[in-house]
Amino acid sequence: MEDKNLPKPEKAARSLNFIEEIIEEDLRNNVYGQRIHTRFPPEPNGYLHIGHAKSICLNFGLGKKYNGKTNLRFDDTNPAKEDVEYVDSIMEDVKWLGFDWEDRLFYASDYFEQLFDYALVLIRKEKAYVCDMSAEEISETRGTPTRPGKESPYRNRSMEENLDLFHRMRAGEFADGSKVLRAKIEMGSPNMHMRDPVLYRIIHTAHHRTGEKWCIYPMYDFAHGQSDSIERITHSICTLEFEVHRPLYDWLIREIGIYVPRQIEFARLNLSYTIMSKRKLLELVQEKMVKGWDDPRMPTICGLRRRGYTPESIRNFADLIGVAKRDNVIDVSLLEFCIREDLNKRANRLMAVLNPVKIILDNYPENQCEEIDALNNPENPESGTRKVPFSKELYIEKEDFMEDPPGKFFRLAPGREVRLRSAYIIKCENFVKDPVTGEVTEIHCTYDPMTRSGMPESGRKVKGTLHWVSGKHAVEAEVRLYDRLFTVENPDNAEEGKTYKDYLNPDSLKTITAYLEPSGIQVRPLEKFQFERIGYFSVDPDSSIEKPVFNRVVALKDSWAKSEKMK
RNA sequence: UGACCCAUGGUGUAAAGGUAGCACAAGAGAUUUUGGUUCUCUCGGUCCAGGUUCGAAUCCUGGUGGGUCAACCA
Repeated sequence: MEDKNLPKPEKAARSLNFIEEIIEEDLRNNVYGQRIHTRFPPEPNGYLHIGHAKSICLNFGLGKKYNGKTNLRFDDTNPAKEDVEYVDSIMEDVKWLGFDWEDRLFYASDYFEQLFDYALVLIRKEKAYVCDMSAEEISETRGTPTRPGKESPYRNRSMEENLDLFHRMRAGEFADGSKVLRAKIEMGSPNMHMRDPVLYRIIHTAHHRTGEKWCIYPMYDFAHGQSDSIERITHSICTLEFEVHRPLYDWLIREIGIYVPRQIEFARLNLSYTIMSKRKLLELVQEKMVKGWDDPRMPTICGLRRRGYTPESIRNFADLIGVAKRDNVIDVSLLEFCIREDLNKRANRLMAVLNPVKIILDNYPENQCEEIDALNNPENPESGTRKVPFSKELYIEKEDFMEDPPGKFFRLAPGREVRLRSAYIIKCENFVKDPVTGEVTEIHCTYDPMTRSGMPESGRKVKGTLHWVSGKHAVEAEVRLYDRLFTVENPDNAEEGKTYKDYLNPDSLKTITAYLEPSGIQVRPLEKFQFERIGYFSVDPDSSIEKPVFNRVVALKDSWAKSEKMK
């Protein structure tokens, strides 16, 4: 009522996502007191990707926004699929993204004993029973979404027998798959998950943390909600596919009689030109279609990191995409926008020529070399300047010269003037062609000594400005150019008879030799640079090669793409 | 032919019954020592049909469309 009297601006400023609406209502109704506690609960069976980043930012963001806490919890209930390698990488990635779980690092496997006791509670209440049917039989008698299931012949075992059997399951008396513990709910439920779901199964496999201690492991449904409850999570935020699990989540917690968290589901992130399924990403790695989980073409956090993405840019991305319940496909151009926006402010510029053609300044003294001052980052005056050597023979980009230019071509052409970035204005006098291939091999120019940057006449306007390197001083370096891994917007949605693998982009990785200005060799790992016009690059931190290796992060509007439009 | 969830510009996301806004993308212009950046502008939307109401993107009913669910995965 009194809300209606709020002034309009304040109303407009609300703009909460639906999860924040729920949280604020719970706060108003004092459902959990004034306490907010969330968690990020990955299964350590793969590397984290940009979709997890959305969840991480959401959960930790909510914790921060409402002055609450956020746990990191490994949902490690299936020893067959999990590994410490993944545990370690997940912790590294969450930290790198800038989030801190402080002393609240947990594992579902920490709760195995407690979970076992909860199962005992259910058995004693005759709400759970040991079932001897095989996986196939259980599947067959579960029915279908439109047809009810049939009750198991073991459903009415006595509580004493169930207790005995369950203890013997734990003791290791039975083979994998021979028995399971099931909840006794309703085989005719329209919700498949309520048709006597499996709670525990037998797996004689060493667990990465508990070793051989256990041979029965709780299923997701029996572990997740209870772990939330044990940690006194207030809002358990998960993705939409768990929506149908919520009645079971609530049922188990109610029947066991423990603290009640609230599960809230949101739509997972989908990115165009990207696959996000852990299973498929694992395939890419195992089948060597990429060089590893941290291949810069991968949508993994570590891949994005190697590609040059900053934590800030990813957090900002998570912010921009919002949170809702409807299925979505975010265009990767938004992600690319986020890193360009961030790097544009912070990345120092270097010049590099990827596809060189030689320029000879006919009126420049043979053995002269000047040290030109160049701005490190025109967007940030505090970034200072660097010295770049300039001499008679230079390289420019092949595509920056045209013998017979179309109308809107601003760059070098016979008789035309352009500025060399941070240096002189030059004029093309003539050029040499290879008589066989017809390719331009040498461009002869004259420079105007009065136009060096900073000189009184340097203000003269010319149509184009080009990046360049001094031929004598340039550093040859192996440069890797990365492009999108897939050629179609939705590789998951393959046409008949095809899979996502049929849409892999064969040109997603190109290795070329490029020419860098010599200061490029002094760069330190992890520093970010922006190469003018060509794109953003970062130094590959894992490079063991002596020459610096650069990764393309995001192409600016490619000059050649523009050239197409000029025609 | 079941249950549950969802439906706002090309893509996302806001608007608590009261002016449909923002971002990305796209297009145009200005600035520019790179055609980048920056700035300005433009384009373009409430799935359909009824109902309630002075007033509906919002509430109700019914359609339509999409998604999820039949692992001893999570």
